[in-house]
Amino acid sequence: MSNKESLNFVEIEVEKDLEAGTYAGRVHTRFPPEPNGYLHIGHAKSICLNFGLAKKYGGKTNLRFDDTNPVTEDTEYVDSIKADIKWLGFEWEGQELYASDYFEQLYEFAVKLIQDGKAYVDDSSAEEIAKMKGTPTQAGLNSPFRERTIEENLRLFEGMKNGEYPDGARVLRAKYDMASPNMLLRDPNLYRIKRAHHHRTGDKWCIYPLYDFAHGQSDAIEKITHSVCTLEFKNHRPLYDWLIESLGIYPTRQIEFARLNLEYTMMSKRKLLQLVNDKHVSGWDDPRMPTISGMRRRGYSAAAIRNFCDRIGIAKRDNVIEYASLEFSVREDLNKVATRVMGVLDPVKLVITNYPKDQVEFVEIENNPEDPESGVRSIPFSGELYIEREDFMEDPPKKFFRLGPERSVRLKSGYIITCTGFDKDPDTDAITEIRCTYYPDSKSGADTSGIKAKGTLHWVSVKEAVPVEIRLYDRLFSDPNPAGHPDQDFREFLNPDSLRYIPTAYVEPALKEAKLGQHFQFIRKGYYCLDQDSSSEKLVFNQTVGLKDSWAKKG
RNA sequence: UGACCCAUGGUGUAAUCGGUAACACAACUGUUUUUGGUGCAGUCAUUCAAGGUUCGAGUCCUUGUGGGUCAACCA
Repeated sequence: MSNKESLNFVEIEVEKDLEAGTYAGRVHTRFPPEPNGYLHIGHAKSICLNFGLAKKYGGKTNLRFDDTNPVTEDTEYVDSIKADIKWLGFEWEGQELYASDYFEQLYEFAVKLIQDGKAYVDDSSAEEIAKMKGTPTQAGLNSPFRERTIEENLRLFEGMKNGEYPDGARVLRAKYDMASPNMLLRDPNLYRIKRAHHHRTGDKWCIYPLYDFAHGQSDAIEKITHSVCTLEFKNHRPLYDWLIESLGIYPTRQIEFARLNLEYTMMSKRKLLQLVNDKHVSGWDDPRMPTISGMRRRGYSAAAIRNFCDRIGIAKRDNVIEYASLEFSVREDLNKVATRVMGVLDPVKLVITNYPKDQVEFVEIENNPEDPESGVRSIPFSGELYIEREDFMEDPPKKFFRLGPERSVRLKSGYIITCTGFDKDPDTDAITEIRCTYYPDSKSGADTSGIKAKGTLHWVSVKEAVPVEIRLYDRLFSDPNPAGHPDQDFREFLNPDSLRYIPTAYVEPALKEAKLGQHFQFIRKGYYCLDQDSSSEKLVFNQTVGLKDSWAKKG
């Protein structure tokens, strides 16, 4: 194979346009969210594509809110969307734009369409219109209002704008073809009467354009060259192109790609909103949500998400991405940037019987072995430590490299120890304390003992240990496709164990200085980050993702 | 029973004028390692089916099969 980088099909189409000089060598894309929910990982794919295209071909990307349905839209969503895009590392061209900025222009476009005999006002009810639509195999029926004069249509449409008719009384429709085999072309609705307070235009308008008469027109107004959207809009394209031609506006090209589907979750904003409203999650930014804000809170980095979007590619076939692919991207990035720290999630006390009583020494630990620039840090070591309960077995199998009676391990950055005994709670059989001796000449970095220890354990000095709360997350749904069962509500597949609390775990003192947005690796356990629920009295850490664990897999 | 789109390993994406299936993830080996992490090396597909065109087909044609989208005054 050549060393030429392979292009996705959208890039191929863009390059064709570039070569043909279709848009005078320009590439201007747009990301057009509706402000009716928070952005999710599927949007991230679209953001990376649209902004990536512009970046690659020296173009620009507009951020345009597709705010034509006032009843579901809100400024809270506008703010979160802007924040999420910035956090992902993208910059849109100039100020953010709004389809609602074009309401006046859109109205004029509609008038022109009517004047050209290409649109009419229909007095039928929504039900009647639906009935006259026909079915996929059966042509629709012309509306009795279809042949109104241009003058009457003009007068009626103006009346709609002026609030002379109640909501739903009339609608503006394209005069296209009620017999079209493409259902979307059977005289689609263009404008509806809806008295609702708009988050930006307030009560100025009582008619609002529908998607088909707002999106493409906004693209044209902004002289967008390539309007990249998901596959479900493919069937709209003939209408998109027809309106451009009819209106004589900028000929933006619509290109459709397959949306992202991720195992064990779903991307429907409507369904995600239900989870929020029903309090199945703590909010749009719950760390279990597939939202950008949820993933950020969970500890996923922007680079990880970008790399993920890069890795999954762009194509036209339906796809379901494995969760492992996302988690790989997260681990890959965090491995490079996360500071290694000591944290014991399920503590059991380890007493080093030959260590000087009450002595505390500071041992050095690398901040990140993957990053030579990251330096070292000192952590307190003493004769009383917490280690992980699962790192000790009373009667371990041969392949268990951790602690057991008579067995030796290295305490990471400290000394090699040999287990000499342990205590058990007679009632519960639980280990209450482990005893060991250490080898003073085995100190990390200055080991002259000659002793070989197969395993290395993480630990925290009891006296200096900081108690923290840990939140462990699992997939939100137990079914790979929770929204894919026509006879069952997606909430039936909610995983009851998706959130687990560890009320008291112990971490090294340096973590008292942890800041929101920092990434840590709790050595041998996983990646963690401080949660916004933390207070000065209680620190809360989220597990971003566990480390790969080939031992747990075998066991 | 309509229109449109799609079909390459367990998953995702490549193969750009038809030239002999590549990359990543997952899985499994082995190796390195003061994280059972990381790194490194290796194993794992004749491209939905059947015909056709061609010296040669994942790529072109035909017919099937399977999947998706469309009948919101949502986007």
